Amino acid sequence: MPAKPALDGIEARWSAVWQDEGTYAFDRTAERARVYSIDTPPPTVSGSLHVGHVFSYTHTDVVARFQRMRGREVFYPMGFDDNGLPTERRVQNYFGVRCDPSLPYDPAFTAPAKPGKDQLPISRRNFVELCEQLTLEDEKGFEQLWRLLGLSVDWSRTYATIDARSRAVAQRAFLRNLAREEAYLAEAPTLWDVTFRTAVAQAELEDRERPGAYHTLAFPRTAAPSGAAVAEVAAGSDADPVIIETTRPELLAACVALVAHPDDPRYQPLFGSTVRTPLFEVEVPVVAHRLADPDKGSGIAMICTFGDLTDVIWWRELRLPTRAVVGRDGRLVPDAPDAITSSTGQAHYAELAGRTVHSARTRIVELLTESGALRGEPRPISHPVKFYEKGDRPLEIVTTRQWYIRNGGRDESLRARLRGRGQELAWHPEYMRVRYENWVDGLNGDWLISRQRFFGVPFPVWYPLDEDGTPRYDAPIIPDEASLPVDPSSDLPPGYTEAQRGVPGGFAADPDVMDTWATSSLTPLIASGWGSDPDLFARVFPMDLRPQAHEIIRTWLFSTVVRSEAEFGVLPWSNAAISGWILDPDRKKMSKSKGNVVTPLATLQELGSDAVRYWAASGRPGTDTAYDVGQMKTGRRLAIKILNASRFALGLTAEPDATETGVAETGVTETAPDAVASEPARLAAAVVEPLDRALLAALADVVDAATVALDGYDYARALELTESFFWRFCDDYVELVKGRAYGSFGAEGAASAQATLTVALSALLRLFAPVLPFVTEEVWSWWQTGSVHRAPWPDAAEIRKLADSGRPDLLDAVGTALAGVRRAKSTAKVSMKAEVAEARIAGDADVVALVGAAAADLRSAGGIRELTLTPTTGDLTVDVTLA
RNA sequence: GGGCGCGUAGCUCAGCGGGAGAGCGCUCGCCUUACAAGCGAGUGGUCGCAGGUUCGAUCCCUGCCGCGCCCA
Repeated sequence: MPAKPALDGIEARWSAVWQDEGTYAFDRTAERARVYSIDTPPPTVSGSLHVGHVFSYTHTDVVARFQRMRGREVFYPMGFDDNGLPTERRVQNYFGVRCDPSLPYDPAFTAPAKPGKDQLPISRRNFVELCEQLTLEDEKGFEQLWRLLGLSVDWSRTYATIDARSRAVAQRAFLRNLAREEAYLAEAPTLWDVTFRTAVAQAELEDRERPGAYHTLAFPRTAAPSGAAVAEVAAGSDADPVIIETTRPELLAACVALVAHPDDPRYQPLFGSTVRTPLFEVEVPVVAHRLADPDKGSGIAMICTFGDLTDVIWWRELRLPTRAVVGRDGRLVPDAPDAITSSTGQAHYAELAGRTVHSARTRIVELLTESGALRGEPRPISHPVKFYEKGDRPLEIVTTRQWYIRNGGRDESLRARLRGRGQELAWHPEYMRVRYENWVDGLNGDWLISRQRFFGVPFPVWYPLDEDGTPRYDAPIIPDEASLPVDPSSDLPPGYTEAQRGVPGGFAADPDVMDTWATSSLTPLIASGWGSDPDLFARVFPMDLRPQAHEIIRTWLFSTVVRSEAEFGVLPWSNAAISGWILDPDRKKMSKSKGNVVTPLATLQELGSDAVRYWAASGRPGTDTAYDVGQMKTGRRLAIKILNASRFALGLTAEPDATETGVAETGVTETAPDAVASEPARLAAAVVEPLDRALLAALADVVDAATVALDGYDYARALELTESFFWRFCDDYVELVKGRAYGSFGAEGAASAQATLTVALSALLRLFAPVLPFVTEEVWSWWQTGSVHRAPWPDAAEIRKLADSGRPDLLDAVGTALAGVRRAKSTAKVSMKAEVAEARIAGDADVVALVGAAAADLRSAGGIRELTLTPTTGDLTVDVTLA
């Protein structure tokens, strides 16, 4: 035990020891029931970690450490999510390159030292190599930070979502989905980001409020509905045009119909008739559909292929033709839709072809104004527009061929099953379940998993080419599972030669990669060795815990449930612990785009990891929490207090009071890791004082309550209980027994105090260990063998046995009495050491009796010469006469 | 528009049917043999607003206001 204990350097010292001793190594021989397995979120490797990571990963680590101490063998791997668009973007910016898949691989390529003015085009394989190079560096930095923070991860079990194992798992799972027809290829209208030129999934959408304008357009009529003279009644004469309002006039050339609600009396007469589009002179029908909103605009809308998702529904359900005008680059396609046959119409379209959507809108408004079809001025509005969450241009809808996985979006029975899994899962906090249910209920299609990008897991699929060189998408060629992972752009399909690649009669590789979530949805399988280590898999899957943030319930959590349901028909884990966000001191969400991100390294170094962990563990599960340096400083103070209090409790035996040498022999000097369990008889004999028994009785209650809290994933509650007891222990109990512990009242009293201090310290260190792993390990090492993190969780029943008949409220009563004495001294502005001539304590008889049971300690702590106890009625009162 | 969460001391937050609490801050003290990066004491709130249920409501119910998030 150091003479002047300090926190400096304990992170480096103990993380090295834990690594050398394999303190957190997973024992893979542990039987299934004893294992506690965690599906750690792989952080996105595209930059640096911020305090939000530190916050939520600490929560998981607290749970892991608690479970380990409870005797579970904890499977706690770490992954890195380096797969996907964020890495691509980072590599582009970091090296100043861009991927051009048409270029050949250059084995001699080295990245420029710093990015040039223009992005350097490189081959896909070179690009992927740079991605791997950069993420490897990032991952090293992440691991160092995690170790500094003290995560009890088994660092021999890491994975990256782009590594060979993950690629093999992602491809194997996909092939099995394909074999069971849970995965399928379809050509369909697809949400499309024109900047990244890739399809995106429903889960990646977000609505953003954007300015727009309603344009009022007049569609001339062409013919009355068959046998319906009623047209004149509500809709005016046949000569009157139909007036619609649209925010996307540039899609007029893609108009395939007008639509109104079937019950709308204004337009009922028009159903079945046709109108002619302005400028393009295409005859389109007026149709009825329940999704048309009578209150929106004029109550009748144009259906275009495709302006939004409602257009897609109308197009599908009403079996309308396709007249696509927006291309993958976000510009209007060169050729007018076939339906535009008039020379006027074609001339008008030529004015728009090749323009961006934005520019086409400007031009068409001019044309519509000239033609007189635009009525009045456009009316500015603000409305929600769909964006890719990582994009900054509105999404378009483009018809493309994509891979989908069934997720219940088009299948009620699957949807109901997945909803049931959400019921089955234990959510912490409970109310997060509704986010899952909202999402499942709102699904409107299957899960689109293909992306037209470069750095991802390729689809393990080739297509035969017919004699014209056209791919046969209906007859994909798949590899044997044993050959995974494959890269179809360089590996060969079974039975083909490289010479047949891309030639008629040969084959072509599927060019796409899987969405990041298609791989991330398999993290429980990747981490647990599915397909490669059946023994490990059987011991850890399904897992016990999925910790994650709430904003990715719809993506990561849901998609993981989907994949597990498909492959195994079970939940992938039994518990989901959802952490909140970190808000900056102004209560704004911390995010890179807001520029208010705090990086944790400097804070960890300045205040210590335990201090930062203390702040993190104070944040309630699921609750957004403000970044609060003050709270960290409180944590640091707590850690220092633990050092000093331990020094006192343990120092008694090393330096016994010179006048009471007998104490040393009866003191607790050599205590095994579980002090209580290993020598219950000796301790039970030693603990005889009512105050000591009261302390232990109160401690046992705290152990029970903290255990219940942690079992329920409420680490914050457990910490609060432990901490408040600890301060009471220091401020009241230790002060009360100090004199006796030094031997003022003889050997027996001293031994009782010392045994109690030791038992309490041992339990407190273990209660704190999950939150404050460094300082508790430091103190544990002064007097125990082995790591506190492998010590058993305190046993309330054992402590209660030592407490015997002790009453927790004795501690309260004596504490109140002591406070009264202190108040008197404080009011008189004298030292706490000042003598009290007389203290008169009165109150209910049983409370006064409790104080009386600890009278000697109270007199010693208060410097009280004469103590009188008077049973009366009412609250305890303390009347003090200073000497 | 639907749903969820949150509005408690200057700040950050616990509590959630019978006493309104903690830490920080602020004020006043104290070199006390574990700790002056400490210790002791004090200050501070019609618990968002309005109704209702109850013997009794910060806590339960309803409505409203404000903030945040999820979904459309």
